[in-house]
Amino acid sequence: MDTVLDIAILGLLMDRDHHGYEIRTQLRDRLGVWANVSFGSIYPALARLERLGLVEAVAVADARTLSSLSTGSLSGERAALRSRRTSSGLGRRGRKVYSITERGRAEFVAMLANPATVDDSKNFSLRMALARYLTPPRRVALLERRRADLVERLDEVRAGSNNELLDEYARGVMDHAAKGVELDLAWIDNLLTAERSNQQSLAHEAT
Amino acid sequence: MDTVLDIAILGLLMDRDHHGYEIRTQLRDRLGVWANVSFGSIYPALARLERLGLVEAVAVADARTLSSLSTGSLSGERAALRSRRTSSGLGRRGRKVYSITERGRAEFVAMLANPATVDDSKNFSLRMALARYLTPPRRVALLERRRADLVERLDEVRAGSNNELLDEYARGVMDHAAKGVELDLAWIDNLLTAERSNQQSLAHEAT
DNA sequence: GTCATCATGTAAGCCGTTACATGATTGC
DNA sequence: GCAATCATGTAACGGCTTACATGATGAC
Repeated sequence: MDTVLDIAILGLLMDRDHHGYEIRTQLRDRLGVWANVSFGSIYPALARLERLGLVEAVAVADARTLSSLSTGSLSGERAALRSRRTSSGLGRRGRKVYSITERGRAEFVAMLANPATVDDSKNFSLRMALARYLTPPRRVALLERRRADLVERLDEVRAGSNNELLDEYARGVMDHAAKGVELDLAWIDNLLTAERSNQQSLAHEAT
Repeated sequence: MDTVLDIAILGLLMDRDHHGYEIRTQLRDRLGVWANVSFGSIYPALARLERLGLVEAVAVADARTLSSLSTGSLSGERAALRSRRTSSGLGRRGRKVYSITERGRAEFVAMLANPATVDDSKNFSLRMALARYLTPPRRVALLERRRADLVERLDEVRAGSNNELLDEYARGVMDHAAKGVELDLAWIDNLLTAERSNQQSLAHEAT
């Protein structure tokens, strides 16, 4: 359960309804992590999420109109879609449009906030791209977890780049890796200070 | 055939003989790309490489002495090992020490030079860590291939970081990704100029 | 009417993981 | 003698890919 793709798909559906084919491009354009996930991953994932009751297929009145209807009152749009729900969910053109359920929303936020799986950079980037769905404390928790991982990793690669036994090329790779981790760390630290000053200004307003 | 792990293992064996258990730590310390590859990957990989005739098990006279015998005359060491080759390859303590074959050496260099699979960062880092086994032109070819990929990728993430439709967090991720790619590009460019000035100085010496 | 694109799905396979099973060697 | 560690292997499974199979829609 808790896979990267699941989170990504649910994250897209938090914003608005999508059909499978569309999810691929959205994954690239809005979450930017991968270069085109294959349909062989997307369709089975959607089927599984539907079985779990986290998403459901909805009927589409007019597909063209719907897909341009990305903004506007979120709750109003959701209510409208719920009213034209069917068992098949197949629009007149064979497109199967999915909507996230209430349970799906709850599960999504829980998955997103789970700090256990921020280990690799892709996982973390995806979560940050969806960070607006997290409460400030959850965001900070994720950032701090990631920071700790990076500090550990930095020690490892620095040891490598100082290892005299390694040849020029291997050491160069380690050295570059260290620079990459340093860049990541600087980013995290920026985000953390932004997060904290934001919380402070909110606290200030409240006085 | 041509998997990352195969190249990594053959790369380690180019330097000196290893047994499976040892390969895991070497992978971390000398090629630095992963945090501990599992034995469930390493042993089957070695078995496969042996079936393919790219590596072979060698008998160990004294395991302790051998493992500290990492430097010195390479050809001499190789000849000595070849002379105590057995069918089992099991030393008295159950360690199975592998040696790369001539065919293995040839295959390794071919795999390493193959530019088709420099697409992801791990693959490329591994190849650079082993770059001393490549001829200068091969190294340049790999670097240029990687450079082209990165330029393409940079366009994508820059498009994302300039996309007004994305929220603050998603744009931040894209922006950071762009900085990462820029860092990679700068590294590649450094390596390329170093490679070229080196070739020039060699050409100069030849005059 | 036919071609490109949109659209959904299944099957096989790849490459890696964790969990399990087993045993030798060394240090205390 | 007993624990830690070194050492090798198998089995099951996970998540993703490519290749395959199918069909609707829109542009010309």
